[in-house]
Order: sequence, then structure tokens, then C-alpha cells
Amino acid sequence: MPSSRIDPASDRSVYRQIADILRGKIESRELPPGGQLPSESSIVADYEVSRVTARRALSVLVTEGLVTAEHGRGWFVRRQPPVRRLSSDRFARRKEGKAAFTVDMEANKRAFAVDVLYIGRGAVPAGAAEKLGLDADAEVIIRRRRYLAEGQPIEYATSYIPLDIADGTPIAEPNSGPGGIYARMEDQGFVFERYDEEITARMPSEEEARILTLPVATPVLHLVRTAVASGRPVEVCDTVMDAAAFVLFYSLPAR
Amino acid sequence: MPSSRIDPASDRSVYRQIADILRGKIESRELPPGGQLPSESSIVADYEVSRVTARRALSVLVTEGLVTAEHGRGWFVRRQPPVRRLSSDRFARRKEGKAAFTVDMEANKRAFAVDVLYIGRGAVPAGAAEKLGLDADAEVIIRRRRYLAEGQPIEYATSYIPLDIADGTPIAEPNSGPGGIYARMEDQGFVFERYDEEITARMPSEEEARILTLPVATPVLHLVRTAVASGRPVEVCDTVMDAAAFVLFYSLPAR
DNA sequence: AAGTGGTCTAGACCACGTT
DNA sequence: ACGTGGTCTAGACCACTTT
Repeated sequence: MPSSRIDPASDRSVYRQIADILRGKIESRELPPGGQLPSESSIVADYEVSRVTARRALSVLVTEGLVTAEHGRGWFVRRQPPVRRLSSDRFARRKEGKAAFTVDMEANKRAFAVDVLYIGRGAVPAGAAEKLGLDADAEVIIRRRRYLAEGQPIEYATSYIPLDIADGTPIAEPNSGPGGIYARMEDQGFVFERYDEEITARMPSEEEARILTLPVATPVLHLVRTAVASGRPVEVCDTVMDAAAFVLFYSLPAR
Repeated sequence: MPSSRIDPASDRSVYRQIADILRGKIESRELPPGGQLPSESSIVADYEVSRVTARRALSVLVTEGLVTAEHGRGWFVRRQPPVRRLSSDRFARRKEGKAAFTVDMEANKRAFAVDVLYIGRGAVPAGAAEKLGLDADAEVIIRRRRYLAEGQPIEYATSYIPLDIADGTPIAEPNSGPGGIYARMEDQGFVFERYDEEITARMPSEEEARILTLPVATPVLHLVRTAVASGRPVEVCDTVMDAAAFVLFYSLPAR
């Protein structure tokens, strides 16, 4: 009888005790990913609490990112997205006419897909303008796409490329050809020198949560990469990733 | 009269409408960081809702990381912690007898402090054992400390160093001497080759939230660094950071 | 129709902080 | 003593999903 494990006189509030019990069952896999939790009414009956208290216990687990509710169906343990490992040599490995993302996903043996959301001209945002050395009101080629792994959206990326490099070239087209946009820049004679990456983590905006179909209480990794070739910044790529789906690797030489 | 802005017949629930209004005041700085929100009872009066609904509105803002409650005092807009920028050359800059953290904080012109939480022998955790090439039941020297910037805890770091390197040396002492533990390893003849870093972001555990005094719904950056010197891993450093307090920089050569 | 979650109310008692 | 947030109850009505 589960209610025997609840101590109303405890310092720990009843809703937290119920959350602890459910969390334990999730961690022990007694409730596996995708599995259904007891309904609110059965929690009310089992633990002899009000419905508000039962829901409060569940909301603790929502905040921890462990469970989600489906209206009319029930409460379920969240499935973890497949993890993608991004190595710092992912651009060095860009070979054989394949884009970095493709190389990376093949290295991880994952089924993947790309949604093209927008490709064309647009105004450059302030941060990217500064990094590209452009005026605040400049136009650039914008490439916005969403990456999916095994059907789940995991990454939302926007590239900004100066018009003098991209306009009228395959870089401004949905299909930029073998090797991706970096290969097209190399075709133009650009020699890549380095990629500067800036990483933060935060909670997603409402729009980001919608695009990545993130439940509440799941953070994102935000990576802004500036590609530098032949002495000038040639691309700023702003990437928002479902944090649960990524591990980033960097190897730094000591000297 | 604020209640005029609430439409009970709207598709958007009452508690979300109240949360929207309060969020707007926070974003517009009408309610500045550190400022006090209206009390629950005044929300009840102003918007003519029950206390449960008022609290639900506030809990939305808690989940978004915008506000916190202080028992007996009221609801307050969260202060953002000072941001610390971590460059990928932070170890290369380790010079003049100063530890990396010190160099880094001075470069950022921040007041900082270090709490030493534990220094001594202990069992190596599984992940660190694998990275160090040790048996799962091996003992290591553990250095656990907490870093504060301008009084706020922002980082919680634990280093694991094999006994044959650290035991009986200043590395196993609270004060490891000028230049920190890496300088002591260099004294022993180790030549540093590289630092491998593995970055993830996630919600903190309850313990991590307590140590970093994080409110709920604020993510952490988790960085695991393996230092490699003279052909062997000499330290694994596991760092949990308040994500709001950090920007990580990496510069990757293209070839 | 029955079961599930989503929203909301009116009230109660307790614990913390300030006056 | 008073105002603040923290926890909890018993009930209501609605919307969505499944049978």
C-alpha cells in the first residue's frame, strides 16, 4: 500500500514525498521512458491526498523535465532524445563532398533529416552584424533550417553570410551542392583559417520551444560560430540545440 | 485598474494572462531586477481571482526563471549573476604563478572568492576512473571547491588526480602553491599536451541547486575536462556552472 | 459514456520576517 | 501582531481521448 510511505508529519511536504516516490520509480526504470504514470485519481486514492496535492507532485517532476501530461490520455515519462556528439574536429573531417552535419550524423550512426525553413535575403541581426563587420542595417543571405534525429527536432540553426560572398551563388539556394556552403566558399578561393565558437545555456524562448517541440523546463545550448577564411569572417551560424540531445567536445592544445 | 486587462472568456487561461502582464512589467523594467512583485493578496484583489490562481501565475514565472519567492518577505524579480567569459586559451595564459581561475577572473575584472569544500583521498567516480585509466575501486586525491563571483556562487568543481601523482605533495593540500596544481605537476616533470573538454547542459540536481543556491528552473553547464600531460591523463576536473553566469569561448583551427 | 487532464474557487492552518 | 509566502482540502466545471 503506497500510502504507508507517506508521512504527513514529516518535514518534507506531502507533495514532495509523492514526487520523490515517483521519481524513484522513473530512475529505477520501474516506470520506463514513454511509460504511463498512475493517473491523478489513482494518486488521490493511493496516497489519500487531494487532487491539488497529487497534481503538485506531478508538477515537480514536470519542472525537473522527467514527465509530461497528455490531455485526456494521462501522464508519461519523457523519452530522452538520441544524443549527438559534436567533436571539435567536425570541420576538419568535412571531406568527400559532405557537409559537416552529414559527416557528424554518420559518425554517430543516426537517422537524420533537415527541414529548410528559409533561405534568402534578409536583415542581419545586431550580434551577427558586429561579428561579420557589417553595418547594422546591412542585408545578408540567411539560411535557416531545422535538424531532426530519428524524427525528433534537436537543432535550429541560422546562418548569416555577407551578400558579396553568397548572393547569386549556390550558397543562396536551398541545395548548395556537394560539401555544403563551405565548399562553395572554397570554390571562390577562400581558405578557411578557424572557427570561433561561443557557447551558452539557457531556457528557451517560447518560439524556440515551439520549433524544437521542447516541453517546459528543458534547457537549450546556444552556440554561435564565426567562420573565418582568408582573413575575414565569412559566416556567422547561430545554433539553438535541445540540450538533452547534445554533448560538445573540444580538444585544446596546451601550448 | 489591472483587472480590466483580464478576460475570463479568453482562450488563454486567467493565470497565463496574469503571468503575461507581470512578465511584461519585468521585461519593460517597470519591475527591475531585485524589485518586489505585488503580493499574492494584492493580485487576488486586483485581478479578482482566487489565491491558487494568483500563485499559479507566479509559478509560471518561476519556471521561466524570472522570479523567486522569499518566505515571509514577498516575490522578487531575479537578479542576473555577473557573466564570466571562459576563453579556450585560459590555460595557455596560465602564467606568472597564477592558477587559471585567477587569471581568468582578473581578465574579467571581477571580485571573486573560492570556498574549499573538501581536499583529500576518496573513491574515484566511474566516469573519472575511465578517463584516468584507473580501476573502478581506485582511490584518488579529490579537490572539491566552490567559486563565487561578487558574492554569488557560480561554479562547483571537483578534481580527481591519481594518487601516484598527488599523494603526499602540495596537490593534496588546500593550498597547492603558486600556479596551482598544474604548476606542481610541471615541477614533477610533466609536460602538458592538451585539455579535452566535454560540455553538456541540463537541469541541476537538488544537491547542485543547493550548493550553487540556484532557484528552480535554472540550467547548469556541465564541463568535464581531462588534462593530458606527458602522454597520460593526469587530472579529471568535473565542473558544474550556473549557466546564466558563463559564456564559453573556443577557437578551432580549420586544419 | 467513462476516464483523463486543465482550470478555478473558497477556505483553512502553518511558518517565516518585520515591526 | 501583522503581513508575507507554503501547504493542503473538497469541490466544481470544462476539454480531450478512448471505448
